[in-house]
Amino acid sequence: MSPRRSYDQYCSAARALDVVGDRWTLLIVRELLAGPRRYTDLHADLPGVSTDVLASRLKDMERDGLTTRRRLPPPGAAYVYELTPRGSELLPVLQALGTWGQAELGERRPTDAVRAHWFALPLLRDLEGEGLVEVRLEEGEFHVYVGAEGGPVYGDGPAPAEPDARLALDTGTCTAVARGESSVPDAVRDGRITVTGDGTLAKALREG
Amino acid sequence: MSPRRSYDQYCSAARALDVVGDRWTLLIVRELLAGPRRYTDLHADLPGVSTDVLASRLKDMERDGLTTRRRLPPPGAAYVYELTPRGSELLPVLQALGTWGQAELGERRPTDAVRAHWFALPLLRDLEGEGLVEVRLEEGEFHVYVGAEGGPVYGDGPAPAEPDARLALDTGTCTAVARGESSVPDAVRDGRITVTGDGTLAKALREG
DNA sequence: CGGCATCCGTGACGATACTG
DNA sequence: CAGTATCGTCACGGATGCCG
Repeated sequence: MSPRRSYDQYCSAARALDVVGDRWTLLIVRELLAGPRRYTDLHADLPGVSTDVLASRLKDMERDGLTTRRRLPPPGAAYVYELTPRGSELLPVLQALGTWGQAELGERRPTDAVRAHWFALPLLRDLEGEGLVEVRLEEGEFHVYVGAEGGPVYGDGPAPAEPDARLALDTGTCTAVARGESSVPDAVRDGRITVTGDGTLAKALREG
Repeated sequence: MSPRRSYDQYCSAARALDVVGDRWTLLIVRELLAGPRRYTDLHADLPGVSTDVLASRLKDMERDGLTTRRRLPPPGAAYVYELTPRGSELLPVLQALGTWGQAELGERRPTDAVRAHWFALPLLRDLEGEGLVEVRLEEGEFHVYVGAEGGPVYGDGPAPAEPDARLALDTGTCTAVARGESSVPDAVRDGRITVTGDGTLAKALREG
């Protein structure tokens, strides 16, 4: 195991970069915020990362206390990687990067990959309260845990339980929210986001 | 000029990392948050960065709209690098990294470099209101602009104008604040931080 | 002397192939 | 499926040189 390369500066930001500053690390955290993932799934949702770099990062992250490796019970016994509480605390870092990066997003380039759950972070920024929200896009479906403390912050596919609200929106609205040109409440008011469900979260969204 | 390497993901966090994810870039931003700096000063306050990497980063950052290069008027005509407003907007990213990195800070290692103004970020996190604050440490002196919008967020040396408050604290208190073990208001209450001055900021600090 | 550009050794990275 | 092995390339770190 290679000793970690450090900036050797007594500064907490530099220390954070010692741990998460390597290429791909924070994007792996972004993926794992969706809950436990298998190696192959991570590799599929991180186009461009090579197999050895992904394996190396996962080892480093485990050594640094960001992730754990766990064997799923049979059937389908496989290893999954998941964030520790310490790893989940990186959410504000990804939020800050995401907020700043809105202005860099622009139009989608032909070479750009997209995954539905990548829209979870900008959506989460705009949602208040607490509860499970299911989101339906043309590109796919995902769900977010608004106001969650530990555990997954969002996930791919339909909500694993009855959601407190369901949102449906088209690609244009979604990218407008992702770019910060439109907020979720605004888009709900304009009818570009359809809200269903009768939880308090759904009601709050509909009533602005 | 080399074309920028990109993750090619339609995700604002990934886009942000396209711009600021390279080694040293965010630490250069941290330095420039202290105001305009010359190349040599940057090199001196970023121990470990090689000259070519620093020059390359500064070019990339100018191309990406994070910094500008300006010639100082004579005497002492030299080039200084300073953040654009867009570059200054990275402050929340550094704050988030710094907050997360508190837990990684630990004791100062013999190999760790220290600069007085690196303590500005944790201090700034704890200070509310608006005004100019001068901070005196054993390692040196710096000042912070609390609640500043544009321009420098902190700077080395004594305050360039009459400060609204002056703080004096020892190294132990300073590192305790940097590690998040103690807040500034707490340390003021305990007498570990001495507050002088009669601005509203100084009064608010003394009265807790 | 400040502000880089050049050169070079090392390590990180990316793509592909291969294995338990 | 979950990685390891191999290899070419590029980024990085350190030193030195050049030029105003």
